[in-house]
Amino acid sequence: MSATREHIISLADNLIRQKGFNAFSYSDVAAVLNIRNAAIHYHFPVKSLLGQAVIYEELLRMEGYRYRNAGLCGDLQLRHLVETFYQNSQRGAVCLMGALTPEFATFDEDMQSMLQKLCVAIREWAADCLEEARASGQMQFAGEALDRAALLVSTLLSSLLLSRIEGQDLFRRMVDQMLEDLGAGWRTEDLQGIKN
Amino acid sequence: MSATREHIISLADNLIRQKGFNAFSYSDVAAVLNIRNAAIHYHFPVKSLLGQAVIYEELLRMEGYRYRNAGLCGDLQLRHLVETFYQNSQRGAVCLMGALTPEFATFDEDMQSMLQKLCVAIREWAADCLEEARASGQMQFAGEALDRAALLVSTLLSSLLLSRIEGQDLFRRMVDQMLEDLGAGWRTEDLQGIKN
DNA sequence: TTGCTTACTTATCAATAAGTAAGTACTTTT
DNA sequence: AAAAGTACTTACTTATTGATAAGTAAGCAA
Repeated sequence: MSATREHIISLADNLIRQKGFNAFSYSDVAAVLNIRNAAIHYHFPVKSLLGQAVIYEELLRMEGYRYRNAGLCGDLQLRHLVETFYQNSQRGAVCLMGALTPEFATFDEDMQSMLQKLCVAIREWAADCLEEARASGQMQFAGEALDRAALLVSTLLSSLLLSRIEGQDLFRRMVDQMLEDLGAGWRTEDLQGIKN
Repeated sequence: MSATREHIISLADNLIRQKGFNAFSYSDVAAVLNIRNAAIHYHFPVKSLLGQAVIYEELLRMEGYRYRNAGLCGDLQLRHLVETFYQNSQRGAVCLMGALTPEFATFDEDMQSMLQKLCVAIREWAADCLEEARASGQMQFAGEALDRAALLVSTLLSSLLLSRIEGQDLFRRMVDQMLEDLGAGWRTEDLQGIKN
């Protein structure tokens, strides 16, 4: 709807990934957009609503991708997922799950359940992709796809958190190791150039 | 040294794991210990020093464990590591790395490098254990032990973060999946009762 | 006994947080 | 043309933050 509203959400998204939810303020956003503090309160009366909007936008982006690429095989969809995280890694950014889950206890109920939805949605998407990739023989792994998906998400999440601290090459080392465990026929170096 | 100082560190540790570093305040600590705000400033003039002390204590605990159990085989040491994380999981707590790394950008240099030291130390300890366990035939995995250690730490870290949100059984599902990948001869259900 | 340190308290600070009330300018609807 | 809604600004309030200054009581040391 409103362009300002979208700008606020996008900026809040960046700030959350950089500093966390509790460490960024309305003033941080207002300063960059050159509007007053209260203008943000007009669009998001309380901070929790802004947080929910940021998470919801991420959910929409993800569902939008799934809808547009429903025809692609699981293996290819997973490449896009890893590619997205890789781009984050290069920007020194973490994912929303990695940024928000540690502060979970400080959120109100509505924001908690929105975050819950995001975590479940990503995991289920990955699980569907893994299941399909295993059925088609493009990947090989033991155990339930949903548990394996948790491990995949886990690796992506923490490789972003840790590579920001221990060095940016850690992301690829970790993800490549994981891809080997999945019996994937590709590695991070095969990814450059894939578009969303 | 001072008992109060130790109490402050211990309480700050809990608060950081529950809410994150930026979301807890000197007042939170003071209220529980029934002392005044300024008493904490006496022991830790600035908040960063308290944060560093919390991380340093964790480092000391870890090094203390390694020193005391240097004789144990890698496989057994890793069981203890997983057991420690499992106990955290049951308490609904996350580990210091999981709690602090997302807020990395908001810390001053000293606290950043202290956190860095902790991350590296845990990873190197796990790598040494894995290397030894592979050499002795108790575990089987491909690739460099240091990269594999990153994956192990990653799984433990994010299983705590995610199980707090998606359900406590997720921890065991993820860790058991990972242990299978390592060719370990044990699972989380074999752990109850191991002491530090 | 004097001096110094330890471990605080009381009282207060400036800065910053989220949030609100009231007003203004522009646009759309009736 | 009047009314109503949209998108703000100005100008606050209230609460909390980390931090500091000044004082104090207890204990130890020469």
